[in-house]
Amino acid sequence: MVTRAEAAATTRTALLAAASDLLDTGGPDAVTLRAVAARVGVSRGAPYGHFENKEALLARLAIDAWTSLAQEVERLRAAPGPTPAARLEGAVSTLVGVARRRPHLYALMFSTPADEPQAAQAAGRLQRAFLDIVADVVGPSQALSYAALLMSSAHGIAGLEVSGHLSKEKWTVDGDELVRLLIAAIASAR
Amino acid sequence: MVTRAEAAATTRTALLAAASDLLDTGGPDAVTLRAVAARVGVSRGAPYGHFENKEALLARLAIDAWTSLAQEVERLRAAPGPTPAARLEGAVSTLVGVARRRPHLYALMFSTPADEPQAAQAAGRLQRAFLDIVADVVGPSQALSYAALLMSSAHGIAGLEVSGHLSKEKWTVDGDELVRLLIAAIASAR
DNA sequence: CGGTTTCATATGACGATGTCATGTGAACGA
DNA sequence: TCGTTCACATGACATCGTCATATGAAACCG
Repeated sequence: MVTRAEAAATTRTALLAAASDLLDTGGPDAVTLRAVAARVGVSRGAPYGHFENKEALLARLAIDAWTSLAQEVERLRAAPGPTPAARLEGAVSTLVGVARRRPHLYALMFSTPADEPQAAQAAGRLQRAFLDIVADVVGPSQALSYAALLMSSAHGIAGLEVSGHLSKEKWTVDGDELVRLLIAAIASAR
Repeated sequence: MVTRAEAAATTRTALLAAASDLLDTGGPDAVTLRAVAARVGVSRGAPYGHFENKEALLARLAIDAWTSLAQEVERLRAAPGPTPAARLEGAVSTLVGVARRRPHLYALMFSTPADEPQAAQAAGRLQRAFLDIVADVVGPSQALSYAALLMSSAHGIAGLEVSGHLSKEKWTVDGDELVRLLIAAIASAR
């Protein structure tokens, strides 16, 4: 036997998983409340018992993605990597990697309002973890500005790459090389 | 009296202008074929006489934006600016400026497939103009990779800034300072 | 244990939207 | 002048997000 609360929690989780799946495989247009509900095996009105509306469901997906990414970078910071510069390169690659593996989810992360409290908290957590890694390379005094630069560049590299505007044939370089180039430039600039 | 072709061209232009207007003021959700048609004063089926579907209309908007941006950078290259580095800073700021002034149009530019022939051509034109400006600073041999890095970073700075994830209170820097920081780092790296 | 309440889910309905088939009237070409 | 073409209008349809309402079983309470 299953308690009512357990069943509800299961349904809620299944709804999120179904939405995530549909987003990954079919893009944003495939994420339809009806399709999500159908995949879980509930009716089209059921999601409204767990989320205020479609936007809230997607926001939850984005918040979870932010949190997961923050945790991944935190693990990277704790792991005994080689040199601090190599660890920084790994951290930046992690950011770009999310965009490569799950482009639609990545886009969703940045389409949810940054002032949403939970998303802001998870984003702040990612910022702090990343900041620590950068500080190990450039020192604490310049960490903030260079971290902002690195994060912005990673975001741009990811965006251009995913959108197809950073093709190797046109630019002769790929995203990974740009990451290394940027870190080298920052290191040389002190 | 107006010839039929003239009237059609006028309608087509008006449809694009109305869509652009709705996009700027109300975001992507406000761009409805019905709203576009209503603003022009035609029926809801009329747009299908000028564009294959809604996606094609938006693609045309994006292509025009790419072309316009390419022209702007070309003008910048031709203008007698101060130092090459200052001109480069101006070019990067131009890219970021589009995202600031017309965020929804900017997002649309990168959501249209990069393999669309006309968009690819306009993007290539922008790339060449930008490449020239970068070459004046870092020399022709390294221009390609640094141009790719600068363009990516500009794209990322713009994206983070527009999405609210690059707030000055959280990072103590703004997009313009990041642009200068990046150019300085590149210059120091040679 | 029996009655009542609660709550997750089901169902019907509504407005909005993209899209197409069809109709229409005026400009066009011979 | 008379068909033809073509830009546009209109009606219709499927799909979507959303809500009001119904239902049935779990939860609670005496």
